[in-house]
Amino acid sequence: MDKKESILEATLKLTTEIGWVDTSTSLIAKEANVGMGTIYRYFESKEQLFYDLFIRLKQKLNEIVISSFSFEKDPFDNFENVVRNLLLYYTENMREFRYLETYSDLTSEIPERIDDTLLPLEPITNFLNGWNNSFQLKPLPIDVIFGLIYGPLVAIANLVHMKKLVLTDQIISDISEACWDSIIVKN
Amino acid sequence: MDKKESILEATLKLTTEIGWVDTSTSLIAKEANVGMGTIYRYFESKEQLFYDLFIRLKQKLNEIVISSFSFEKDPFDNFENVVRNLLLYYTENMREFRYLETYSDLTSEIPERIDDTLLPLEPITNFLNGWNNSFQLKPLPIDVIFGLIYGPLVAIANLVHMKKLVLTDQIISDISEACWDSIIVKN
DNA sequence: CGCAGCGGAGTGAACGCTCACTCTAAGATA
DNA sequence: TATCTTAGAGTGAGCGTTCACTCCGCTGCG
Repeated sequence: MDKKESILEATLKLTTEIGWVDTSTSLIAKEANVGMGTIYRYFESKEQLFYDLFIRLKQKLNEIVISSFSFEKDPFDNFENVVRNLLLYYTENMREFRYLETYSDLTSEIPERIDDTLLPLEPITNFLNGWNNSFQLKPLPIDVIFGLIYGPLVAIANLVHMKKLVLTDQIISDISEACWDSIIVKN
Repeated sequence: MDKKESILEATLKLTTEIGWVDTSTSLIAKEANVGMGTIYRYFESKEQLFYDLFIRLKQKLNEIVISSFSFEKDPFDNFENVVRNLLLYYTENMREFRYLETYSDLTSEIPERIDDTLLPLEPITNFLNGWNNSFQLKPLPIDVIFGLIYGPLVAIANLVHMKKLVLTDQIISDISEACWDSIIVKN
């Protein structure tokens, strides 16, 4: 296996399993079956390693969201599909989810937090604007609309990770519908 | 000013402003205008100090939620009042909010995460069950219902902290209504 | 043999925490 | 009232440890 990949994988595993504070470079090296020095062949510093992993995971997430859209379907079906893909990704990739959620709290370089949001807003915004004929969005700032969707997803993913909820098709549908109800004007 | 209070205040300030990693005991002492050793008069260890602060902030939050309920009013008004108080607390006390949100990610003692949720579930559950005559809750697990309320609140609070949203009475009402719509069956 | 890739002992800096000491103020004595 | 005694809060230099990072010798392929 690629040494660089091993290091990234080990970092993801350790930070999410034993916590940021206890994840030292020597532990990462041991977990990756790699010498300490090898880490510094591939990464400038520990900080840069953490950052590189963050960027990589974020890009992977973006791809999932973007590929979930298909404008040929019914708006709600399409919405449900995005919610489903995100929920499944978050629940089936707990470590990736946790890393993304907690990375920005590590070294909070205020006031500019790492990035406004983990998800790519444009495709979602385009979706919400592009279907204006078939449903009516509540007159709220787009960021609020987005928060009403993303917030519950994070909360639900945490529930699953804490084993307080098992995701079924029914539950996913219900959650999609709940989010939909919160942002759409009902006739 | 009470030395113990100074230490807790300095810890809250530093962890949220310069990040967990860079917050050392000597920095806390300097920020609190206190000798290094004084910290260890009041707290067993650095870890215990962080934990004590977490518990204290959590209790404060619980009191706010509990005191927001008054069962004499209209169910939606009551719901809106809780949402309003929580949003205002979270936005007006950014450091408290950030500390509570990120503490559990510090040293993730899996599998038992610090606590299931930041908020006291009982009063909310009681509220949701107690008004069954005047509105119909969607048939979802109570944890999911809770996530549908709490998730958006966290997302909105983050928006305000990033200065991407200014809370007005109107926005708060709209958000309350959105959350309400997501969990209540409309006739 | 030569050299690119790698490992891990070594290094200085920074950390959490201790402990011998200072200082303050309340109580005791006269 | 003036002075002495003393308890204990407060202090910060220093200790041992751990950390991120370096550097040099080893390995194995061409």
